[in-house]
Order: sequence, then C-alpha cells, then structure tokens
Amino acid sequence: MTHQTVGHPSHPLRPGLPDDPLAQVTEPTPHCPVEITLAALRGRWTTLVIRELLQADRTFTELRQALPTLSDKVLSDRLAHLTEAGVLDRSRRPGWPPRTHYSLTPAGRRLGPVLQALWDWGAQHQPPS
Amino acid sequence: MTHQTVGHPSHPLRPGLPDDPLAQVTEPTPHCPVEITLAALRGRWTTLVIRELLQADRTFTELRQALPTLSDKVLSDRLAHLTEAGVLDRSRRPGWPPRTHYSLTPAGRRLGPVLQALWDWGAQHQPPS
DNA sequence: CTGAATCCCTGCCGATACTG
DNA sequence: CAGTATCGGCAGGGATTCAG
Repeated sequence: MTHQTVGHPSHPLRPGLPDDPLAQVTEPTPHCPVEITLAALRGRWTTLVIRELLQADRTFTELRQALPTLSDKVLSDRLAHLTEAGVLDRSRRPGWPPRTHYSLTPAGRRLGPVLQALWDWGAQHQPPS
Repeated sequence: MTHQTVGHPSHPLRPGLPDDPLAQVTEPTPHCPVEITLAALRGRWTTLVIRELLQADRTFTELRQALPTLSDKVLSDRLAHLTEAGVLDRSRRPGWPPRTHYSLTPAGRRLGPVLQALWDWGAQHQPPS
C-alpha cells in the first residue's frame, strides 16, 4: 500500500495546496495553475465578456451592444486573447454582412464556477473603512 | 420535502448570475463583487503571498525568505494593499529588532476556496497549440 | 528590521482613423 | 461588419536608496 505518511490527515487531497509540487513555487511562473487562470481572466472587461457568453453565444455586434461603453478595439483584443487562451471559439460566417460568432469552449464554460467563487467572496466581503 | 426540483430550476438561486441586479452591470464597476475580488487579488505575487499566509502567520522577513526573488518594495506594496483590502492584519511588535507580524483576517481565510477554484481550472486546463 | 521615496521602463487601455 | 494600425496617457513592477 502506498499510503501517504502524513502527520496531519487534515489537509484535503484535492489537487491544490499543499500536496502538489507546483504549490511550492516561489515565483509567479506561467506553469502555476493559479497563474494560468488569472492570465486567462486578465484585463479589464474580460469577465464581463465571459458573462455575456455564459448566457448565450453572441456575435461581435451583440457583444458591443451588451457592453456599450467598451470600445471596438478593446473588445477585439479581449476576444482574441480569450480565443487564444482556449476559452472561446470564433466562427466567421461567409456572406454579407460578415458576422463573427463567438461561443465558449468547454473549458470556457468551466469558468462559470470560477466566476461564481469570485462573486461569492466579493459579495460577502465588506471592505474596511 | 425540501427536495431539489429537478429538470431545469431555471436559475440557481445562488447569489450570483443572473438573479442579482449587480449581475447586469455593463461596465467594470468597483461595486461588482467579481471586480472586488479581482481587485483584492490584483498584482503580481499577490496570490503567492496569500498562499504563504494560508499556511501560517509570517513576519516580513519570513515572507521575504519564502519568496526570495520578490523585492522588498513590492512585498511591502502587496502587504499594504492586502491589509487595506481587509485580507490581512498587520501587528507591529514593540522592542528590538522590530518585527511585523502578518496574519489573514477571516475574510482572507475565505480566499482559500477562491484560490482553489482558480487552481482547479488552471490545472484542468490544457491551453491550445 | 521594516518599510517609504524615487526613478525608469514596460505594458495596458482608450480614442481615433483606416481596411477586407 | 469586424476588425487592424497607430498613438498617448498612465499605472504597475523592479532596482536602488534612504529613514524610523
């Protein structure tokens, strides 16, 4: 039996802290799972774009209408970044007018619980002063 | 019979999307719970500092030893930021040499599950290409 | 020992203008 | 319609130096 010899049965064997060797990195490396996720969510507007797509697939124009004060350039940046991160799929429709359809990948849909966790902490948190 | 209604309970009644009016904001406002949490976690090294303090209380020097390539200034910045965000408590010890003790607040400890969620997604995620 | 002040450099964000 | 090109402002991060 390859039993773990642990003095504290207290820590959970979830793939997180502190059982995984990656949990002992001493600098912000791109290989750290936490960094990977934060990198995917990085940038202003990013979580709002994901929220829109969690509700339904959207085209570029629909996203622009849903987030009126977001400029074309930044929206384009975010969509490119999220696509490259494997969070979104982009499909250009041939014909006129050209439409580009965006939808979450399975990994993107798995961000739902992550956003929920972020929401829950922020909702419960009452900042001091 | 407080059984969960199966099928499609339409929305989960969790305090998140899309039942809360705050879930309909159309720009990144500081009042959005997700933004609050991301603001607390903002900045390089921040999550690593929190990880250290999730394991045990630490002094400034202990943190510096745990994260050797983190400069004094940035460590100081992070600790000030997290303290102001209500994530950790600072206690200066009188006497010599001066030591400052850092520990997580209850809210700070509640970041554990949040980091776990970030970890889980990043660990499961296999970026394309 | 524990920071604060300063400087420089880089990268993000927004606005505007332009193309397939 | 769905972007790309370019530019400027500004905040973040690192190194160094100074102070309580």
